[in-house]
Amino acid sequence: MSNDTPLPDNVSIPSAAAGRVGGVTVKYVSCQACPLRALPLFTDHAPAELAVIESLKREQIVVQADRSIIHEGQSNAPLYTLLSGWAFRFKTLSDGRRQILNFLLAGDFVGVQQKMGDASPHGVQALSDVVLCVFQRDAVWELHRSAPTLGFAVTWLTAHEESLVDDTLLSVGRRSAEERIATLLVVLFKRAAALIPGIDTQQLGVPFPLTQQHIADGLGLSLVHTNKTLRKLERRGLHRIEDGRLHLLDVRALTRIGDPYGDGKPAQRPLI
Amino acid sequence: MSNDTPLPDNVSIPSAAAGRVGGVTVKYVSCQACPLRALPLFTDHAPAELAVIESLKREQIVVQADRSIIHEGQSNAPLYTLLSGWAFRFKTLSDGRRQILNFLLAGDFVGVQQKMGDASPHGVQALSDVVLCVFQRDAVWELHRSAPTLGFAVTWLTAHEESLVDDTLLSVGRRSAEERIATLLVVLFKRAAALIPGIDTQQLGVPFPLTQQHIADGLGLSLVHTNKTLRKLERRGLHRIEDGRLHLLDVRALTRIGDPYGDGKPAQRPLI
DNA sequence: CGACGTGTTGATCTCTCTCAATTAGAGTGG
DNA sequence: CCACTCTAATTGAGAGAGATCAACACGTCG
Repeated sequence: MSNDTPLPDNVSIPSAAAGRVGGVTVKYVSCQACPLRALPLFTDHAPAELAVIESLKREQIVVQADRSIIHEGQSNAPLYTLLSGWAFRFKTLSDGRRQILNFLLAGDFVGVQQKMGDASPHGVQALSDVVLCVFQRDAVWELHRSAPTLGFAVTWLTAHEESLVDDTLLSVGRRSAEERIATLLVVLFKRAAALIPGIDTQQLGVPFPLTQQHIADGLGLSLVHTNKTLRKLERRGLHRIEDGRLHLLDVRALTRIGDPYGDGKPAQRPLI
Repeated sequence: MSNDTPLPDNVSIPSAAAGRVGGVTVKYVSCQACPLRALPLFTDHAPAELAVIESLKREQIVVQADRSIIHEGQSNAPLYTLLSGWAFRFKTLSDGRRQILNFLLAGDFVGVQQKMGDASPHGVQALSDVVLCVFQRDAVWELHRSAPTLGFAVTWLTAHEESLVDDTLLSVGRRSAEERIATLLVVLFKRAAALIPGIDTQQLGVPFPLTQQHIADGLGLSLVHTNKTLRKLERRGLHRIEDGRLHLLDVRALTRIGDPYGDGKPAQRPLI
């Protein structure tokens, strides 16, 4: 499973440090040279701003697939940024029922929700091998203090992540199993595709390190029902998951299933 | 329904403006004199910071119960702060299915999620009569620019609101109807109680302007099943809803129903 | 080679939804 | 003051989407 998001060339795992909890330190990449900067998704920052970020960055670590990045209830967890790979945030009830809150892809923050000093209200786990940039714990505050533009960006990113959770809540609360799965596939496909501009997703699909259990936990479904619904969509020729890659064969149809009548626009209802 | 959160004394509705869309302008209250400042919930801000907030504040408006504050898809909605009353954020599917994302109480932001210029990804509606402070649209940015401490506070508040949605998602995805309702009652009770320090909630309960339809839409349940479950809990003597007020008669039991084995602590599972 | 993780499928079972009908209170108009 | 209407709450009955239980296939790995 850990080979669907190959580690970047600039990362090496020092075998001596292999046993370390929470990940392995890897070759440092300056924020200037950050591969994410090239993506259209990311706004370009002034050199001065990059310097601020750089000054707050401590190191880079690798966490292997399926290992924990932040434990539920952990206090004083550092602030991370996801440089490559997939992860997810989750919460569990005491009897083990788990809900995945959202999936994290390259560029996402890990751990902003946490008030420094507090216990993390959710866990974070790696889905594939993952490279994280580690920032000092008060980085969010320092960012605000020394670069308002970046502080604003953090606020906006946080708000944006919330709106992803909002979307999932809409799905889990009001969509049928088939609709939920169709929606999730489309959303994850688009997010993943945006990170690898230029490749022919039609032919190659996108990396997809989730197991069916992850899909189930992300959508509030049972594993069995997730499997059956997934197969149904697959047999209809809408998608294919193979070798850790997701291929969407009929995005239009999947989108329509996700929101039958509306093309993504909200309902036209009498405005009170 | 609109009498459960009586308007503060300092608010008057000019009858001349009664027809205005989106609310009625009311007597201005300076941020210095803001009644919310007295609450233990809110950290005290320096006079200089208050001045910044004050300078961004435009007016105050009243929106009546059940009226829309921000329409789904509305663009250029202003930034509000909820001064008193209850509201909720929601999303709807094109066929009308509605999911309430979270409930808003005094002190909450309304509309930070929205990137200025963009369409609002969710609607906001008043549950009771509501008083809102209206801020200029770029207030979030101005706050960051001129008062980093406040900018940081906004980030934190946004993150905090997300964690409320996280909690709901856990409920909707993984809890039974009974567990969901028990959890919601406890959470809303506590939030409401924190806003009226000193009163004997044991005797008086807290204001509770939700209809059963709101509870259903907030928990991903049908109206009928919500009613039946609510009655079941009520018959067991755990709570009472009467005259727009919620009384919790057995918080302990309700909490236990919400998370059977854990007292709010996350599960003790083998840490991978 | 056996243990394990993941995916698959069939057979029940049940929680929750949908449909229907009734009650109670608030507001309106004659 | 009394029909009439509307909304919110309630309750029963039947249907169904999705959960649970069980078994099996397949590939990887120590």
